[in-house]
Amino acid sequence: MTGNSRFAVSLHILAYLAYRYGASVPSAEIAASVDTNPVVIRRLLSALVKARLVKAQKGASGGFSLATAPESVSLLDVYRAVEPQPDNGLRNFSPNHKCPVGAKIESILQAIFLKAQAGMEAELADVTLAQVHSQLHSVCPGKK
Amino acid sequence: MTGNSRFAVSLHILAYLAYRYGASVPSAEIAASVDTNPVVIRRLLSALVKARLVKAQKGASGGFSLATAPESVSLLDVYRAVEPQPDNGLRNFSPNHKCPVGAKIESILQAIFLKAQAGMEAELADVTLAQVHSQLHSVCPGKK
DNA sequence: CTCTTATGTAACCATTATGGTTGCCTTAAA
DNA sequence: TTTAAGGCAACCATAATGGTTACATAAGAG
Repeated sequence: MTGNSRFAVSLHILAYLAYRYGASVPSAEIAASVDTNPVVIRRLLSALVKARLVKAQKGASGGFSLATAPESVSLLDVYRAVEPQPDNGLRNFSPNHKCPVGAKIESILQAIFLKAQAGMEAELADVTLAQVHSQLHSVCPGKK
Repeated sequence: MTGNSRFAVSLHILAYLAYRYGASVPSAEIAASVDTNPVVIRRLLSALVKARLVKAQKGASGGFSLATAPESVSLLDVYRAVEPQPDNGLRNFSPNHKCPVGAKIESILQAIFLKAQAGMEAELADVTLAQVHSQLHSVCPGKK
């Protein structure tokens, strides 16, 4: 992962939309739950709408709602929607190609990071938004 | 992963030390291969020495060398040595605990990130420094 | 119709992380 | 005792991130 909070906040957003399933939820309401600015929420929702995970309704009494059932959304879908392609620390990595090691290390590292990334993404693919939603209930019994 | 280049550069360093196995390699030589400042290299080597992956020799004709055989060093060892504990985007994540979702989402996300992290680390644990070193040769045939 | 509420997006700012650099102290071989 | 190395602190420039304001647009409420 990347050190930013895009993925974490996006999951919070989607968990909230699952919690209010069926309703049209304005960004301000989500922002209150996340405790941040509505524009931050809308920025992420913009990516989620483009990924067809969320529907946006403009105008009065508008807001956001899940585009599909929580069961059909994996966390990997969310990750891919909001997280920029992971440059695994080799953005500013330009070794000396005149050195035998420097010449070849970059492609080797790329392959390694690809495998590591795949291992992580496999775990995310294994969890659905519905599972997150149900944990929300089980951990907090008595709440609607 | 984290977006910084600590892990990538550290692997380059260790691959270089494997390439020059047995020799005492000064940080300036490694820096030439990575194409950066020797202090940057020494900063990372400081962590690698603390993790007992590398030995440092001070004074004239000193330098750095691998502390153990490349076969016994996994990339996970390196990752743990140089990468700070991954706060998976929840460092500045303080949701509104008065909201049923905000109150519980944090611990749920922590569990998810832990699993995802474990999936990635399992892949890193599967690769040794010796394998990286051998790829260095195979990819670049004819080089010593 | 027109008001009000909402999204969409651009622009800007403060904070922080990162890596590069200099400088100086210490260590140990030559 | 001179010289070549690491150890480490301090500082700076750059970039990313998230928060904020502002404003244009869209669409339901009345």
